[in-house]
Amino acid sequence: MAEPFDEYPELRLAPLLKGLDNDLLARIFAAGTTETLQAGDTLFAQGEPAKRFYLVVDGRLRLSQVTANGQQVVIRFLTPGQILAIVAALGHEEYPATAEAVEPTKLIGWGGEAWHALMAREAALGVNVVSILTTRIQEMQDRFRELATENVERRVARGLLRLIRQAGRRVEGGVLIDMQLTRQELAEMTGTTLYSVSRILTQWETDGIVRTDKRRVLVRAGHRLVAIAEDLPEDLLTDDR
Amino acid sequence: MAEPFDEYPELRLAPLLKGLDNDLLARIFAAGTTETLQAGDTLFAQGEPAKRFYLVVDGRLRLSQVTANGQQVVIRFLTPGQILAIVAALGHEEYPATAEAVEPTKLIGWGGEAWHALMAREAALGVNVVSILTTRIQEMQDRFRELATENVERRVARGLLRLIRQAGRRVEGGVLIDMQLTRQELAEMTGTTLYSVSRILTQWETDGIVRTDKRRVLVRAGHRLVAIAEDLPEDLLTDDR
DNA sequence: CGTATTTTTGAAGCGATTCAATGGACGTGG
DNA sequence: CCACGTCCATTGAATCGCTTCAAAAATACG
Repeated sequence: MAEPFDEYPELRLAPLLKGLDNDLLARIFAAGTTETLQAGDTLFAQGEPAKRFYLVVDGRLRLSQVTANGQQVVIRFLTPGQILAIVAALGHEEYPATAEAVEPTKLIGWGGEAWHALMAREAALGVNVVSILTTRIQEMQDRFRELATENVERRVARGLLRLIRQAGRRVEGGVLIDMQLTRQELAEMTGTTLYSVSRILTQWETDGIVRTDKRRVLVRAGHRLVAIAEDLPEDLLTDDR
Repeated sequence: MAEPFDEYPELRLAPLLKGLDNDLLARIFAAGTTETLQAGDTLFAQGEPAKRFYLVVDGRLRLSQVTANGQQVVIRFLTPGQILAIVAALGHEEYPATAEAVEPTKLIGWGGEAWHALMAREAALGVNVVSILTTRIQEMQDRFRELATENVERRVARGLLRLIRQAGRRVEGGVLIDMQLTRQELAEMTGTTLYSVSRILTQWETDGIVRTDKRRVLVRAGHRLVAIAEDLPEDLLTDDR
């Protein structure tokens, strides 16, 4: 496989690859293959044998779980530089979730055993993976706590703030969350219904906090979202914007 | 530090240490120190700088988070062979949760940098940690999905089933969950209130599914708990017990 | 044995869901 | 370019599961 840094130099900073020397990087890339997905394609589905491990190079994927009775839950979105399906490197298991591309997406994939062998030889790689997984556990713990203790409006506010971190782009008039998101998906991220999300967003729109257009959300007053998420009194924030 | 396997031979099977050779094990133990806690003692508190990483040798700890307004959420219980605070090995962060002993507890602790150095030299150790964290992420994802999609009774059923796996002991008349648990704690594990837990447990008690005594829960009909957790019709299970 | 903590239970209230119906946006094909 | 079907969003009304509050009962503990 050709070195992908020429085309995607930011990849060198991915948490997975950070700090690795060139020799190791070359061997890592030699062991992997690139894969390409169209928007809507499924990379792997929940329940399939977990064969391959991936690094996102470009694009975006949605990782979700379905319940026994068909309800969906969005676990997270995956953006360039992030990894998925580490479970494949740990032997004979099934993918615990489904990964679908939400836009044209490029990945590097490794066979589970191949990646396991790399980690078993190169301690630096394992440390990087440990670091990534630790961050992810913390994030899941936070979301768990939110879901257990906070009301819907607050959870949606937090959901949007998280999306800003992952896919926020400064534009005139605010920060654009640069991905198509239905009310249904927002609901699946925050553990509520599409109806509640709709009501909340229309309220926020009349309050001037957000503007939505073509399934894209423009956050006009992030500080007010923070105020809602943290339950701060609005007026504490009006002067420091 | 003396080899702790004499006193706790099962420790050799801990996911953290599994498959490691004796030489490495010796070095690992040489770098750590044992620590002892009484029931109720705090090992570390949320927000403190994350200095040390731990392996539970004996006893039990509760890992919990508090929200800004003081509500508690129980993230998980930690039993012998499990690790906690891997975040300490990844530099300059704070403990994201509080760990308290719920019974007399023995641990091995390592300085964060020391453990980082071990992982950076010994790839097998990193692989073990990756495996542990992967399992834990899956568990948190499952709990997140449950909280987002399932009703309170089902969540409490799942909570008890999880506790059975961690601290279940076969006794005559069923499986005893061998730890003191208030209604409040069960509520904090499952994202509900102590009142709802109380109502559900009394109902289950009249149904003959559980018996509670001195804050201990005896599960008399685990298959019926499974039926509730999975929403199976009861009568499918009556003949296969 | 008395005080503190935990548990139970009823009643009221509410936040969020559910259901149903309407309206709008978008893309395709006639 | 309009018609049509599909998908998504909005909104009102009804309902409900769960929480909240309050008070009493039970249990733990020094």
